Amino acid sequence: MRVRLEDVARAANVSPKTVSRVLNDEANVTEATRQRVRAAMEAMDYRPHPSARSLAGNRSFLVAMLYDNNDNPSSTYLAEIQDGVLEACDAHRYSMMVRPLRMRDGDFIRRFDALISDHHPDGVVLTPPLTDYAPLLKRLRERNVPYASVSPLRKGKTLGVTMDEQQAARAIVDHLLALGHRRIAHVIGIANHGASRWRLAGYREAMAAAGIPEEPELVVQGAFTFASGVAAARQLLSLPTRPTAVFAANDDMATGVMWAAGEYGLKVPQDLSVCGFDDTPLSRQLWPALTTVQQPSREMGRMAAEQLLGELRNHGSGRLVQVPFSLQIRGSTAAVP
Amino acid sequence: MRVRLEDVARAANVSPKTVSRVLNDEANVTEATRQRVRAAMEAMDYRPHPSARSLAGNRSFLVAMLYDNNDNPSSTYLAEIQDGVLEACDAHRYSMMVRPLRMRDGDFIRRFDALISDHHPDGVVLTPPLTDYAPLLKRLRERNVPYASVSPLRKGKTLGVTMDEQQAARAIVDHLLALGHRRIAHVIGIANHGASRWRLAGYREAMAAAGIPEEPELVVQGAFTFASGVAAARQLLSLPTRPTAVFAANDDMATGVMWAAGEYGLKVPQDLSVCGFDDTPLSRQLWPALTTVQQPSREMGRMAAEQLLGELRNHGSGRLVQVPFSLQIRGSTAAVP
DNA sequence: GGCAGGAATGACAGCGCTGTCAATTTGCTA
DNA sequence: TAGCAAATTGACAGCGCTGTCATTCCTGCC
Repeated sequence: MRVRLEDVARAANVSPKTVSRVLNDEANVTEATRQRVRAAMEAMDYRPHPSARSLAGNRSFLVAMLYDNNDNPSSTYLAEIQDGVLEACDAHRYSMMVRPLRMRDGDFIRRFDALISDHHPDGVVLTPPLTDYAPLLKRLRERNVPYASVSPLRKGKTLGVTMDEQQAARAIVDHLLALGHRRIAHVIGIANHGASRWRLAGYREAMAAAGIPEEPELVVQGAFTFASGVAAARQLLSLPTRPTAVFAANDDMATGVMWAAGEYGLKVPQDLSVCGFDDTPLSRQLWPALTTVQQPSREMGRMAAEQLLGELRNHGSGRLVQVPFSLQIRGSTAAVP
Repeated sequence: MRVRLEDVARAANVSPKTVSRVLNDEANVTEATRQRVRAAMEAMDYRPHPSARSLAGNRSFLVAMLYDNNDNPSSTYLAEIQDGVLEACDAHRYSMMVRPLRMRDGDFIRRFDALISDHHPDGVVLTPPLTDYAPLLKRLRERNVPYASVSPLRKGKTLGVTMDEQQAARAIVDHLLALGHRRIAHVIGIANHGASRWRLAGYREAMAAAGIPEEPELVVQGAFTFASGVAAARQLLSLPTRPTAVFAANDDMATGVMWAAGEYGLKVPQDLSVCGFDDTPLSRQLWPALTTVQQPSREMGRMAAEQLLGELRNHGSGRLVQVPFSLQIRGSTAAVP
């Protein structure tokens, strides 16, 4: 029925253990033997039984991707990360499981423990905002589970992948400055997200570099949601002297800003320039299309998983790598009148 | 270290096999014994080792969710389905894996075979358009892998979940008719999707019921994408006598229609009513917000998985269940001038 | 009170692989 | 060419559970 390792061994005229060595890329197998075994595997279309491997070898060949489906940075973003992680896992013949987990829930740690006890993943990929949830990181270390992060806030010895969000934010604000804007507002994202801090920092850096003193009334708190963008924009557009441009910390909020502009009878970009961050599919479907920053999310998922798998293969090899961003200049920004 | 079934057996003073019986809810265990074993499991926080279970029991406790990340009905839709499937799997202590697979790829079946051979899922959940990809269905049957479908086109003996899309489409067109519209256009979705056919059928049914003969020029082909919506609308809005309302087969295309209306200097809904289907988050973020049909996607994912798991537990119990839709009347539709 | 027949429980092997350690072969050096 | 260390290969047990089948324990009934 099913082809087993033993069958391959018989066909290649070696012991099962030697086939196992070839399967796991272990050392101390002559090239000739290795070839012979590989050929037999190929010929018989041998597929190792993952459960048997994991039972005997005490490893699961499983990577768990954790996300918070409550405080969650858009499902599109997560879907892309997930595709990337999956791609990397596939390439290394690992399997992947996904796991929504809510920071706000009281039993977060209990649920996390259950995940580990039930499935024994060899490693974990963290997505924002879980990347910086201290109780989780603590528990991961206690239970000695390797992990890699996508866009972590704190970049200590963490492995994973980041983008220079501050530089990206600065670049987009520089773009507004180049168009002649001076009264540029910023809508901040959820407070505990690294993304919010970096983007704010980039905004400040650009403004400072242009010699424009910060006006506290132009920097308002949002929460990464469309509704929070609307609320923030209403606050900004009710000011005695309105901003001529708004940089929202993500596309959903920028969309909210555009909506609110409509309420105030303002045309984008003629009366108000708006830009966002993330390049969600939505941003291209708006009218006008949104000027924003593109993050290579899928690639970031892939690279984070790649680092994790590297670390699993040989301890100490995992890094925190950085990927480049790109500005998407579209119709929602224009020169001041 | 780890608590094993054997340890529980010793604590409860029964044989390992009896613990196994309790674990698997098998018959022929006295209630007293069952309680005692349960208590011991609880007290020791026993977690069965999934690999050992699956190796010995010849089942994987794994459900694979398949999707086409190429011809794909929006990532938000899929993310919701996925969350639903996951919820059901969790409740039944199954694990879930996700698998993108492209119908367009030449090696679709090879990849599918690899998935089955590598991971041995006990069952599979299919999402559109894979629900109706004949070669896949054929192979599933050949390999004797149980599956459940979300919104399958052909509803034979399939298990899974559907919504009465035709009724929903009819309802939304009835809404337009009630507003006084007579020249109502329809933008069709991708040809091989069941969704496209039902929605078109619903449109026709409503128009016929209102006694309005079909005008072929008012029914144009789209492809579920924003761009295709724009193209379709340009075609419609260039007609000598324009439609006063457009029903697009999904929200993305409806968004495209709204964009194109802008190009033609038409205001929505004053000059043109637009409605979609799906209730994507996008639909609420537009301005005006889109009148559309809400599908309970998450719930549909959960129910499809529920049917599959029921079928796995006892063969023949799986059904094709139907969920209700709800109309979301918002700002993009209004009475004819 | 004895016995048939079904319910409850247990003994034991083995699922397909890998870890450990022993046996064998190879490649050097003297 | 013997002798030794290192490289290569293999034998065997066992990972934690469940399937099969044997055994024991109850019932109810004549």
